[in-house]
Amino acid sequence: MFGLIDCNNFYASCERVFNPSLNGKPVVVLSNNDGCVIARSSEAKALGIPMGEPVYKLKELIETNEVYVFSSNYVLYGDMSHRVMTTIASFAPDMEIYSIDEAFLLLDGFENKNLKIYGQEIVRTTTRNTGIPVSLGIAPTKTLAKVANKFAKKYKNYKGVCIIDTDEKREKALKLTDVGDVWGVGRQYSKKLQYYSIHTAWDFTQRSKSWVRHTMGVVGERTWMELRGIPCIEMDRSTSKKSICTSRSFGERLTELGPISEAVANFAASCAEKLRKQHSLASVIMVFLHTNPHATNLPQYNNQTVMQLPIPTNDTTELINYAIRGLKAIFAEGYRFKKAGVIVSEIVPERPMQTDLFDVRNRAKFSKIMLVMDSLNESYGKQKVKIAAQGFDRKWKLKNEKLSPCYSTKLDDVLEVKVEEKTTVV
DNA sequence: TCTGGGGTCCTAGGACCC
DNA sequence: TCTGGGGTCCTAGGACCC
Repeated sequence: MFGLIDCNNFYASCERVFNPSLNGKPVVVLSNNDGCVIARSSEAKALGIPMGEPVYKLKELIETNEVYVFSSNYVLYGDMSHRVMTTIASFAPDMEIYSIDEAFLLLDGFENKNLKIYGQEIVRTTTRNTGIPVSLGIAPTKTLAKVANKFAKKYKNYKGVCIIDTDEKREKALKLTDVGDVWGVGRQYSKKLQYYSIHTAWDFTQRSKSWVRHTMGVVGERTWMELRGIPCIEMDRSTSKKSICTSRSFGERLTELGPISEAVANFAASCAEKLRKQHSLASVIMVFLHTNPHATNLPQYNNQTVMQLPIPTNDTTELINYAIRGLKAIFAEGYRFKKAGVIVSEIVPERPMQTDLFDVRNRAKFSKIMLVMDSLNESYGKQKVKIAAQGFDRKWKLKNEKLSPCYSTKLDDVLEVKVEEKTTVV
């Protein structure tokens, strides 16, 4: 059996843990740059605030209903996620962290246990230890566990746990589930399926395998099998990413190369750091830059460039170098730029590493520098040591006017977010 | 004025090989 | 009327997830 455990209204719940006066009040959390609503407490949902709605469209609703609004605070959410995952890990022999607020559990070897009782214990303990409410769905496949999880969330008397372990329960659950709510069925397929009079997950399972294969490809076929109780999607045990992206919308529109270079240098530095954290190297780097696609009255520009690195690397100085070179190649005058980003890909493990006989770079030396830089930043706070190209102006910086304190982590992290002071140049 | 960020997998078509 | 058969690799685009 698979379990899917999922935190309820995760970001909103995180804001509440250290600020209990928010309990019972409508709370929303905004995307970077204070753009859209990306998390809502149940009270906020009840007010009809939709997911993904730009916050400026909700101004009136927020004021009249005294909705508490927060900028997203990923330092806090990341730390809370870690606490939740650590708690859950002790309950099952195998776990896959699926997202910041979700994990699959492999519940094999529990045949003699009452899974319902055990599940309730997992839910109770996690909520008690972390302050974050969670729900658990249990079923023979991952897709059905997702379905079960929705019911666990929806009905109070389940006490946070729903199990689909018989064909009767499966049929009943699928008949109550919109096909568009199935894991793996998005907007496009949902529309298509409605056209063929398939409205519920159950309707979908009643079509023939070959029809599903033909209309939705091999991915759809897997979903179909999983809904019928045949596991096709295994636990994913891979630990390292195949591509890593750092990108941001700028707090204000940028027209000059200078500040955009600074931003791109920071994005490249962040990619390098993420690579080192997972002990890998990237062989390809891409830089992209674009104007605001919503501003249809302004001239649009959208470009990217991809560079093959001669030797895979996770060296900040080297990646910044390429990133800036790439940016210069695609930068154009006369536009108001809104967003840029760096993506590294074709990622390989740090060792064994393929070297080049004619490589002129002293890789051993730079890798030592990176090690020292990482450990200094680990002890004294983010970006205490950085590359000069990353700059100090931060004209590109995010808007986050409603940031909560980083309650659960070092004071330094708070300072890092609020005031950028005392930085050492390498 | 104001609209996020970070991922994965699959497929079709083109270019090329023998 | 009727122009082979079997591959690989790469890319762009489309679908999905949180």
